[in-house]
Amino acid sequence: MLRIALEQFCEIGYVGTSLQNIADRAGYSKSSVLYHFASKEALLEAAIAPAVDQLDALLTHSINRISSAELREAFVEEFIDYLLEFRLQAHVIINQGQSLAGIPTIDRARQSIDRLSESFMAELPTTAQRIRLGVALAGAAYVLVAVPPMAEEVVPIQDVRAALIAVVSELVTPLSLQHTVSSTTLSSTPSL
Amino acid sequence: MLRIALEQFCEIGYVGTSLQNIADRAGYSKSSVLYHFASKEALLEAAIAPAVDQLDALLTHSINRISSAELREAFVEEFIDYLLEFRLQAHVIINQGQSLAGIPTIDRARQSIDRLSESFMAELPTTAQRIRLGVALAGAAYVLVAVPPMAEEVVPIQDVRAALIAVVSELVTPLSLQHTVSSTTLSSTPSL
DNA sequence: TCAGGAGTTGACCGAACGGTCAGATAGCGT
DNA sequence: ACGCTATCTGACCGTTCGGTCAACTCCTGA
Repeated sequence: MLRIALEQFCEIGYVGTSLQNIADRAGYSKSSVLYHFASKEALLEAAIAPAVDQLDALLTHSINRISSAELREAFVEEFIDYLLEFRLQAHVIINQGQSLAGIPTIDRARQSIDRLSESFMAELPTTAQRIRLGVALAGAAYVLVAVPPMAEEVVPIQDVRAALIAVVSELVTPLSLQHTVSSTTLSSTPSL
Repeated sequence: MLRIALEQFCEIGYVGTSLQNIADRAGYSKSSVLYHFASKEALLEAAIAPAVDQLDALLTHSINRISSAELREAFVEEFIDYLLEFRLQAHVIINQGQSLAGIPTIDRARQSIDRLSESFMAELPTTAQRIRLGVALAGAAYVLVAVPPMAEEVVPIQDVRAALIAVVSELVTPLSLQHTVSSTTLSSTPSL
């Protein structure tokens, strides 16, 4: 049922998905849905909470990991694997997080992302470097998030994983951390 | 008024934006909005139609342009400039296009994107190459689309433009078109 | 001066929304 | 056989949605 709700939230958006819609797809009545989950918002939170927990854990022990090239490599791999595992939840957070501000779990997710971004931005002084990292992470996230859920057979997931790790690593690895000309400071992140 | 509607559609989504909401922000009444635009859907179409027209034009004379390195370079630059000019419209199409299927102008936009993708996919046989292109284009699009509209001063747009063109070119340029091992054919694109 | 069109508005409508509630059903331990 | 609890449901409620409509206010050309 959480799975069905999550799929609907992805396909037609949280606001666009009605409880009746979810109930129909699940084979229950709207009242039954509200029996298991106190409200529509609680249903969303239950659906994405595990993904946010894991995101928080991933980012917490990944901060400052871009300082070293090897650590960066490991982080990229974990990041890609995270996206592969929580594609649907990431879809909701990335594409609808902005309009879903106010929902606690969503805010938690955005705080985690902001924390990561600030950690990165502090080490990447130039706009060019920041854009580079932004394109790498956002590109990987969006490519994975936009993949139709049924395309898993026609394109082997392992191929996609390997290709993503390769291209993101290529973008992230040569990021030098020298403190060159930094004309401005970026308060909010442009990526993810 | 179209600008206000477009901003609302971006911030809280098309379904989440009510005509009353737009009317309030514009300083008119809901009835006045519906006097100028036959329906909420017509308002959305009027807001994004110019962007879709230009997208269609851009892609039409850009197809097969990745065959040559120089043409690819020019395409990248035009693509980035297009995103810079139609950030809000691209935001709606990219983030909400899936749930807005059925609206003619949205469908037109998605058809254009599909046409471009198929053209690219036909020339890029391996998954790795396709992912590479997907990360480049989707990453650039998402970074631009997610930039807060007020950050224009703190980070000079020209810097962002130059950095984006650089990183996307770096990803797209070395794409070789040799017909190597192609185990599968991808029907739908994973990017954009 | 006045006829008429453009622009604006509040009142109103049916539909759909999220959510509540009392009751029906079924399974369980005793 | 009996209650108890968990699960499920239809009827219902208040609100908000997109959209219609008649009326009002201007402005303009004859």
